[in-house]
Amino acid sequence: MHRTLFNDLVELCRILERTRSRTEKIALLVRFLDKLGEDEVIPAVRILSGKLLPEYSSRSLEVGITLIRRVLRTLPDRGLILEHRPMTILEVYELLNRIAKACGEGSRKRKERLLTALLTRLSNTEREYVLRSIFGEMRIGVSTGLLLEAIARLTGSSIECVKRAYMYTPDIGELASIAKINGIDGLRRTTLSLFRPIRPMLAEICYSIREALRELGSIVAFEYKYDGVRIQVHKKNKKVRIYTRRLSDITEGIPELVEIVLDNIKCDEIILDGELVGYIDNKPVRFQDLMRRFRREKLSKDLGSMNLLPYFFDVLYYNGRVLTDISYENRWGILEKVVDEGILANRIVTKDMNAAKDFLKRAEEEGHEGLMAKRLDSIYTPGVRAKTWLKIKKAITIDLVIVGAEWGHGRRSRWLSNYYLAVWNDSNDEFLVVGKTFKGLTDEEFEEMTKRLLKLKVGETERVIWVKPKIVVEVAFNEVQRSPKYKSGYALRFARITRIRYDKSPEEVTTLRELGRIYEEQFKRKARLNK
DNA sequence: GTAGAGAATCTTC
DNA sequence: TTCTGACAGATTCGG
DNA sequence: CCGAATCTGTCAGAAGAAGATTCTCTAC
Repeated sequence: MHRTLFNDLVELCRILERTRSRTEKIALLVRFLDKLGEDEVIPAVRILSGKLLPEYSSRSLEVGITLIRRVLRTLPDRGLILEHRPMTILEVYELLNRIAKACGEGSRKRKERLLTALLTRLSNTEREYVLRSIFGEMRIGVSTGLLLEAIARLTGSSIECVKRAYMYTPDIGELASIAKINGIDGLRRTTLSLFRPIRPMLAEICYSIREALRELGSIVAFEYKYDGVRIQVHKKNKKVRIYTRRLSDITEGIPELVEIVLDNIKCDEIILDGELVGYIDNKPVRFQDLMRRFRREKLSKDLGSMNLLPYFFDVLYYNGRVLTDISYENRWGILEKVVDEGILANRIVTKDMNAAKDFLKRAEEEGHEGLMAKRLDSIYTPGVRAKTWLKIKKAITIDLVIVGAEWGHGRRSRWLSNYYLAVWNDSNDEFLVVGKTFKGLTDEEFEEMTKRLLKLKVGETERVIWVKPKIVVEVAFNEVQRSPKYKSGYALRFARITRIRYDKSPEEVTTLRELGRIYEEQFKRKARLNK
């Protein structure tokens, strides 16, 4: 059997990193995949894509930045190594797997030793790419999209065929392997089956009802967008399994949900897509609190009163039939018949803007995130962010001042691109950080912001340039969270800069008190936990 | 030897 | 989770 | 009518927050 050197893979990565053209990257990938031995495809593709373990795997590497730093410090100088036999892809992959397998007492040490053993046998360049792969960030401009194209070219099949196959294959390495060994037929044979979770379909963001109606056609389905955790439920008679968005099985942690499914769904075989929400006293809990309850092994007292409730909004499989290719409207028809109303997502179908607006208002008043808008004739595309599903959720904006910044990485390494945002604490005459953001500015603005910030520099700790609070920005966010980390006690969820406020001075930014008020206001709609 | 604190990592959004 | 930018193909514009 | 300019879809990559679990370390 053909054995490819790990260094060949690293060379490919280096070339890919330098290559800008996508078509050329694909050609390079095809040539490489073509030369690999059949048993090398999974390891090579997993390393190349920075996804060393498939999503559904219950194992994880548990190698982070700290461990790597420690290993790198103690690594013997490359010049002293006696063994020069280069490693093959399979050998590298095997060692990585052994690192992932280590668990229990002393496992951190074992992982460290194994990683040291691996890196010791690699050249400096090889080390770099192994580490990138461990981190899951290859930064070679190749991810699933281009790999799928490459697989299509490799087998001579259409990109649609490969994408379809990928929807039902949880791991791109396995897909490449199927393509390599079984060709087009193998790809065509992949399909949805019970207790093999698939990646859920994703939605694009949209800013208004008007936009949604314009994008999706004259008549549109609007569903409540619940603020919870995405779940995929597989049921066959009395057997029920529940999976997350990243395909891990969380059935054991939420037995009450299994009961709900068995009690409220009347059919033999089904796969459902939905959202799991926490309730206390008929009010939904904040996401932060749901996390405390969600797949937790032992419950503390205050969480005992939290009910978990699923809302299903799609059906992908029903009594032996795969439904992903039939229309949303037809799928809903089946869903409606099989699933009790109480655990069905709240929905209307309308072409009337005002009806939709009222519906959005109701969703928000009931403490939910917003609405989903869906095209009636759309098919279900697993793992794909489709423009046939749009999410509409409200954002709040406030003005904050930048008090610190960090240098970026990769294409942003020349800029201060990550900003500490602060409110004004009027009772103590100080600025207090309420979170960081790196989102919202254009390259040009980063360039300018970097210059302005450097002029305001007042100090520097390890990674942060602290600046005089002068620059005010308008920041959008979705929720105020309680923060154990920041002195202010608050943190913003999904903060992003929407505008640089040249016209505002730091004295005019939002105060701690005002932010506190926004925080409190959330409890008009959301349940409060004693914490 | 063990309890509890702390660090590191992972997972959800 | 959100956001911006690059590439590639499709479409429109100007002479 | 043809090449250039502009638009559009898709992909990649930049990083945020909290909370739970697991392992390690420290104090007794």
